[in-house]
Amino acid sequence: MESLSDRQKMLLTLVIHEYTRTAVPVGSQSLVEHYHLDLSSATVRNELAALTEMGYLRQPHTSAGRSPTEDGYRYFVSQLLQQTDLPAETRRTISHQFYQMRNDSDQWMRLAASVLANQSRAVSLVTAPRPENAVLKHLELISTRGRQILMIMVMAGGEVHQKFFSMNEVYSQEQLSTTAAAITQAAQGLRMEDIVTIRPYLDETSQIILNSIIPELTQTTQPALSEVYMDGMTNVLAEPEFSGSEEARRAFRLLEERSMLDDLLSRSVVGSAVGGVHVIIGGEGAWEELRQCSIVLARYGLPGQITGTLGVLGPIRMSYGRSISAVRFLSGLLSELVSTGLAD
Amino acid sequence: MESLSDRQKMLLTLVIHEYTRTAVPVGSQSLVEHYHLDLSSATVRNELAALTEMGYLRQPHTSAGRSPTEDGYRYFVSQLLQQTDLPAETRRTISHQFYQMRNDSDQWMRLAASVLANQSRAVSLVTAPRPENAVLKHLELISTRGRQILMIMVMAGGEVHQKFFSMNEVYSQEQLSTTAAAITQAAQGLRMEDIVTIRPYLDETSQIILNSIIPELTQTTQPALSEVYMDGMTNVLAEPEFSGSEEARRAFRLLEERSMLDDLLSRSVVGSAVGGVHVIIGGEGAWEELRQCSIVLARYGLPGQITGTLGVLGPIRMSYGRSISAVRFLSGLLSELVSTGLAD
DNA sequence: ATTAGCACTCTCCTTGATAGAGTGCTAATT
DNA sequence: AATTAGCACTCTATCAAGGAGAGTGCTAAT
Repeated sequence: MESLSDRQKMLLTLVIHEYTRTAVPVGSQSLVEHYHLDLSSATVRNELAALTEMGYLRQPHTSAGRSPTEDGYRYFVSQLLQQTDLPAETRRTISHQFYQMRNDSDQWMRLAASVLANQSRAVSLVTAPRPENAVLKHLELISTRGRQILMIMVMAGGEVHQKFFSMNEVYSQEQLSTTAAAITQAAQGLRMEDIVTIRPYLDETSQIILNSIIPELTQTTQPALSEVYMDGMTNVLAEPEFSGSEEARRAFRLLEERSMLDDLLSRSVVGSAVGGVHVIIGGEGAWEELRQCSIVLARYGLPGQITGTLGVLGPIRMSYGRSISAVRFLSGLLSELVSTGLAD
Repeated sequence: MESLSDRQKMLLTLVIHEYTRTAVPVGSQSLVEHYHLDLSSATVRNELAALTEMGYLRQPHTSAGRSPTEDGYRYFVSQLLQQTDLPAETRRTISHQFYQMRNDSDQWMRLAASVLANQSRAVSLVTAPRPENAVLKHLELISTRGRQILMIMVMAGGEVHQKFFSMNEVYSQEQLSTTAAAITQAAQGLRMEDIVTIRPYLDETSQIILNSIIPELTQTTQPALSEVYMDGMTNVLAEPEFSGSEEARRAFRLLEERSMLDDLLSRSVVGSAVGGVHVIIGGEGAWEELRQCSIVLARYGLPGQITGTLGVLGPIRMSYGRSISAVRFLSGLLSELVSTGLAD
């Protein structure tokens, strides 16, 4: 692949910028006028023809303007987009909002989704932080009604799981508390999978209780179909390529299908990465429903300990600069919050 | 208001049925043909003219067919719609799905939202069951990291609240457990607001801890901005009156605004009630953004003890029969689940 | 009371003509 | 050798005009 001249790079950038703004194929003359270029439209035309030849631009039909191809966007994101940050003012405001808030994971996620949606003007997706290898720190068993039990697990990372279930028999709260305390002590520092090994160290009743709760224990932390927080759907509904057409519903259906979403977010490896931020343009072949969409994703948290994912999903012609900087900033901020939350 | 003849009632029903199906104003001739009426189009025309006169039908312009007015729908829902149930087969399948599932409130709500959306082919809204007057049954305080505390409240109804916060000093887990046990015992059967009154009965350290957690205690259960489960947004996106127009976004923005939603669901008193199910047609004046929408709502649970809300939101020309029967069935089913959950 | 018949109205779709934006190519200019 | 002015050509979007279709209201006949 031959490389682009500086002027071609500039023109590609301008075409993308203009097309992002208007959603209409952009012509040589309008480019010259709108950006006060020191070139004639004929020259621009020649360059655009070259870029089209190379596969970075596309013409809906002869005698129409040009719009960027997926490859055009990829080149732009990986080569031309210089890293920008959100304005300092904005960053401060956002940080404030997070720190002002009680240390409540649910609230944080909600706020993150809301901020991300507003900044990127696309759909935002945020998953709660999840421990990568679960280590139990504290266990509580609480009788709620009859044989129904509430189990609460505090993990080494500081986050909490709770789970209801029914026992085969009724146990007193005293018995349950004793067992929970015993398990807590014995399982100190053990990984979830290894908790069975403590059985010999417990008294008889505790063993019976442990047997009942083991499936719950492991199941709860293992697949952990993590909840996905979402916001800003009205943003993308307003975009011309989604209003009215069939295409919008396709993408939305994907968002309503939890399992899809989970898969989508966990595959954040695909696509080109820029400073920890992954950009998936036009579904990259893997996602038929997302052919008209792009995704900007990042992980956050403490790698190896506790991590989550956040990102935005929008039309291919979204503003990558804005999205990437928003995602980058928020992933940094959330990482910070997660780790100070642990250290505090 | 003069009352309708039987024939007028039938014709109104047919017009509504047809308009629900096609979203196009329906004319006399097409009515006669489509439903094989034993009448001429002229007669039907006269009757339709009368219904239009009375305000139950509307003509977009002279020489167009008729569509129902809001009043037409109200009359239909309150007077003409005979109560139907979901098919027995369907009811059984749905019940099975619920009972097959672990007693997990979060899962139930998700399933309820999904089923409701599928049955009604509209947007479904479900709130988790909430105690109407909060009575504490069991309290746990768990140290997670340093001064950070996890507080868990089990309410008399059996449901659970958890909350993180930081204390001013570090306390040992033993101290916290002792205090929690003391408070649990002393506060037995007390309403949340009256919990301050137990302070004199505690030892000194417990008093200090109690002081720190009282704001958290009351605040957590009071406003309880209940989480709303939602599903089926793609259903309504497909409807012609929402595709493309500005109107869709207006309604969706409302759905993304949590506070609005809460307000909306709690005002379930407005509108005509049919067997515990409330129907709000065209926003009933109160909701500007929902002028094009109707809502079918019901409460579920044990009145006075623990209740939640569920409903569907769709275009005015939704199928009220289907929506109402789905909402009615699910509210009954959830009520049952909630109360057996308590009795179990 | 019902209906057949008819004149009239309004929308929607098709057709044809036109303006506008854009292209590619060639020849002139720097 | 790169740039640009000029020109012929292409394709779309828009608008007006005309006709088909669906519907209405009214009157007179059944």
